[in-house]
Amino acid sequence: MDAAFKALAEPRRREILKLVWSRELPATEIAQQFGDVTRSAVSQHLSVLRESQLVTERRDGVRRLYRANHTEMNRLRRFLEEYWDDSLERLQYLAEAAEREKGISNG
Amino acid sequence: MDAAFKALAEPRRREILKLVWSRELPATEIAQQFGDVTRSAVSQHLSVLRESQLVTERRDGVRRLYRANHTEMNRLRRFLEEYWDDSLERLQYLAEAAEREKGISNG
DNA sequence: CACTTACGTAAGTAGATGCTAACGTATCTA
DNA sequence: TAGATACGTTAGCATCTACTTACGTAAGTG
Repeated sequence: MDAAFKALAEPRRREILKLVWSRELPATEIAQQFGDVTRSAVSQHLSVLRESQLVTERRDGVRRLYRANHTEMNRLRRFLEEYWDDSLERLQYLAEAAEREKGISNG
Repeated sequence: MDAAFKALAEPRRREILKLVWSRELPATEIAQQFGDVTRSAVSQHLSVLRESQLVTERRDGVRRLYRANHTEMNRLRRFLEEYWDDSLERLQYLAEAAEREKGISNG
């Protein structure tokens, strides 16, 4: 959990995470998206993301395919929600959430 | 937004944030909660939290009272939600959310 | 005025972090 | 086997960060 926060604190890692959010990508292709950084740096970022469980790795021959771990991101979301759960201010949050919910879902 | 992430990456600052989540506290009292750190260090943490808008400050004579800024925390929560909004995986998230919702609210 | 209280700020330091360049290592192909 | 490909890892460096100590300052008290 602590690791996940630190991992997300770095903007570059958040960008990487977005790249592999809804699709699997090999490391090289991820690195190619950034013009101002080497493949090595991206590889190290991927290590951090992997160790903090924010991405998963799958081998495919020579390549390594990365993908965001939505479960872990959910855990992070829930952690933030705990701040509300721990206090009465939760009521205020629920009111705001209801406001936002109006135009989003019906079930 | 970037500043908020970096601020929360530090465990000590998350602890401070929890202390002032549902009540206003003067800097000295916050520092007293930690036995392994000086008042100066806490003061510097409070600066970071203030600059990232995660806490607000109010003067009261000699003291400075701090309090968590729930609005900013909400912004952070919503930022994480954008990761879902940006992809079709949102459907999966909604399914999970529905599961959790069962025992929580009815409107 | 001097003194205390409650706080921020500056200086200095040990350790973490993000980066590049260079090297090491599987996996595939000929 | 040799060589290319796709990647991780290491060494080294500049910068950032969390901390302590020491100092500066506004607000209250005598």
